Amino acid sequence: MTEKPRPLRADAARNRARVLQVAYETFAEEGAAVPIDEIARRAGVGAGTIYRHFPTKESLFRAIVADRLRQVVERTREQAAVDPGEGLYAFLVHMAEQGATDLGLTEAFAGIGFDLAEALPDVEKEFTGLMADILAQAQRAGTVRSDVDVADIKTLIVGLQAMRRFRGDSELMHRVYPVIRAGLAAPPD
Amino acid sequence: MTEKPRPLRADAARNRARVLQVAYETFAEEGAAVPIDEIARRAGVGAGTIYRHFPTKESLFRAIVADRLRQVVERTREQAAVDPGEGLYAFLVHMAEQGATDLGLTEAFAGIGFDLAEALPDVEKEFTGLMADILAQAQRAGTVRSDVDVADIKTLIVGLQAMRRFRGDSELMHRVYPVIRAGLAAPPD
DNA sequence: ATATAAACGGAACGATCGCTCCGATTATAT
DNA sequence: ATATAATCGGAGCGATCGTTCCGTTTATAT
Repeated sequence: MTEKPRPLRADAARNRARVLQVAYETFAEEGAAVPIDEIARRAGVGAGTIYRHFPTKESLFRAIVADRLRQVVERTREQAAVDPGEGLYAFLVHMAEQGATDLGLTEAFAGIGFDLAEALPDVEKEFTGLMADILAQAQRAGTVRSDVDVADIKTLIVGLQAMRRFRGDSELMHRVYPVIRAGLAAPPD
Repeated sequence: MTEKPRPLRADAARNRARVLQVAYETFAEEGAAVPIDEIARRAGVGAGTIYRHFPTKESLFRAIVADRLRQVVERTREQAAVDPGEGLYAFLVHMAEQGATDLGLTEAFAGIGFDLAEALPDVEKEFTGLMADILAQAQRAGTVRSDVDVADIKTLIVGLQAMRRFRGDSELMHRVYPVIRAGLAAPPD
């Protein structure tokens, strides 16, 4: 059933990898609205070359976001294994800092012009599962109140990323994080 | 020194008022990126008529934001006078709910394509003064921890509006508000 | 009622952007 | 070395949007 895709020509494979790398950096810096021509220019290829590998701009963005989220999952699982009680807080801070370093990811997570659950259902499920796991872990460790669920965590991340991107430098955010932390650690009403 | 501006013709005054009203609603619904032609269509005028009263789209947006922020200041001062300890929390919830009802204001406050302090320095100062007053009031009443300042409050508002707009329905946000509240009420570390 | 000038609407201009197309180039098999 | 086909770059198409322009309409003063 599966067609065997004949291997890419050497120059095509090189260009594809270069486009992915440059798109990764460019979407992070400029967000999903950056023109394809800008990515092409930075990669030193023509726009046609990008469209030969990715049929639409959205499909390129999707590939980048999927890769990025899988990196976060891996990193977070490692950290959470080391310190169960702190895993969720470290994850929240890490996601918040993405607001400063990766605008594309921040937009994707907020759902700005991009429906994560619709475009990448598998990745979204994996990511939601991760959050459920480290939240439950923190609640078992007693560092997070029991009446908080995964939807609350997703919502907080959207807020934290917006704060980091649109208002807060690193110093200011490190005064905000303890407030969020105290709120999450407080006993239920 | 001041030139006396001769009064507008009756139809011009009517159109100007109608454009303002429609722009108010349209920016709230669609955000600052809505095409001018859409506002013109809804107002039943030509694009030229809008540009006769407001030299650029940005100047129209600025007029709307200024008006909107002054309304919030007035409303908040009244509320804060009634209940000093709750004034800040009521203000935060009100601003958060703007995330759902007024996209234009949310964008302006986050600084998305619009620098509030640069475009409307007087309004921005008034608004910052308001926040300083009700924060100090709450801290005096003992409902907010002492190590929080106005910059933190501005940052929290950006985050809360993003949460409300991009993730949270009203029910979910009413589970998030108590977390923020608990974080702000907690004693300093 | 008429003259005057203010105001009107919407066509059109120039810039931007996603995407397609095609003549020129280049990797690869022989 | 040559033939073949994959790949390339970038000009160009069509759509969108801010803004301007101008022939027509309309309010107002007389």
